[in-house]
Amino acid sequence: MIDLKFLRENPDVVRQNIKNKFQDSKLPLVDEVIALDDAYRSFKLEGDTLRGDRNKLSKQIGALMAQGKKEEAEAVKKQVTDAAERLAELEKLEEEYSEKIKKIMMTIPNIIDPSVPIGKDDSENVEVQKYGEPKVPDFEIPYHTDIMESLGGLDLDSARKVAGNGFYYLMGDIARLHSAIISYARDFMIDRGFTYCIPPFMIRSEVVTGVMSFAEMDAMMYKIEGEDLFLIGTSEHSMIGKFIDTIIPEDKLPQTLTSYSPCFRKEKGAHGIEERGVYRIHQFEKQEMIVVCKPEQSPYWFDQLWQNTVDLFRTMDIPVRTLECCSGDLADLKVKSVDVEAWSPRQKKYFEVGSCSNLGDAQARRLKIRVNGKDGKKYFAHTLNNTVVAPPRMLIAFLENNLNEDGSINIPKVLQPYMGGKTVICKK
RNA sequence: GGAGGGUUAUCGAAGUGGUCAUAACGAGGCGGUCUUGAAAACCGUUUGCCGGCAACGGCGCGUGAGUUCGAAUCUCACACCCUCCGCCA
Repeated sequence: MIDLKFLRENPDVVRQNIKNKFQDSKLPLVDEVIALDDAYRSFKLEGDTLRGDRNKLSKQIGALMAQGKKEEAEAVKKQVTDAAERLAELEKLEEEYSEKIKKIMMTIPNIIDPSVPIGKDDSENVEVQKYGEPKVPDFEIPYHTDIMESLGGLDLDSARKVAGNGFYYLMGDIARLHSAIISYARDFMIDRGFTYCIPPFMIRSEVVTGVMSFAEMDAMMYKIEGEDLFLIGTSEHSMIGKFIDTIIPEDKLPQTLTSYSPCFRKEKGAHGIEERGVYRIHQFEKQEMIVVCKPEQSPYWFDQLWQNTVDLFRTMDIPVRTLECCSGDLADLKVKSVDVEAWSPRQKKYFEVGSCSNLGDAQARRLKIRVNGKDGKKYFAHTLNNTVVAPPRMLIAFLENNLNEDGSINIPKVLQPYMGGKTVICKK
């Protein structure tokens, strides 16, 4: 959500930004919202004046009543009542117009960073850098579910029976490996100065509508029947929700948090859960990181965040690359975003394991996350988020990259303490 | 789940229909006087949002609705906190 004042003063910048994102159908919204805003302000001015008059007259009535001048008071009362109808009308208009304005402003994309490559869709995303050697062994790598099953670590049949498609039982060493990765990732982030946090796994509708559109909500969020609660799709939502409608003293910034949570997603729409196995599922676990900082520091933190994920994967010897999201593929709230992708020696390509985003002040404006500056001036914070690791999916990369020809899996040194000293997981 | 009490500014807290958001009183913060310096004392100052170049005006006393010429104050719903009872890992 961009600043309405900015739009009013720089409509051409906003229009060019919309063009850069290949959303030309939204171009008329700029003039539309300017006209609505103009009308809104005139309604507000007239309404404010009437409310001001009413306040004055009401005081007079009070004074007259106190003096016992009942008839005069009644005459003034009539004046107020006469204006009431117009005022009610104006109040309705004010509400109606500010709603319309807000609705449009939510759909006008955030101004993208000048460094974002211009492109229509995900096919035009740009590889930034590779880390590690993407190797393809000379033996065949099975599908990840086959690897897991051969190690006695996955039971999809039972999961389907108990919960349906899109759920899994992880078993034995694979389940332990999953937990080991989460624990290791948690400690990795704590070592880098982040504060560990376990947030609520359910959030109120008020928070949900603050962080996503109705369409997104419908496609992702599970609602608890009979309660005003939704299961989180990512802990980003409950983490950022921590700061909704707060004014943070400048010296308390940056807030750097890393959170653990299960995540629940309906995955309704575009992809569904057609990918077999544990790639796209209704329930998974994730270690996340978020930062709330001063505006001038968000580019620095953006680089820190994706670098953390890259470093984490490299300590487990998984080759990764960073892929810069092009303008057309960038979500409307984001200023800039890079995906971290892990190497799949089976598919001989990289696939997404995390996504790092700088939202500028757009999310903060929407959620009223402000900073109290040293000079007493208030301004909106910048917010960023990134996946540390989401194990069921990253396990695919992990297993494929650490698989030996005999079907066993090497445990990287960094994970061994979390696996009771095990160096290898052997076939059953 | 049931009963009772509560939610006011940075904090504590008064305010039960108009001169109480110009929010008593106390504390804290900031500026000053005094002091070699500090403390104490004294004086001043100290909320957010919206509109406006400004003057100024409007809104905000947990949230939302309602009654009223006028609501922190009355009514209703909801949220949260405290105490007790019940249930429970």
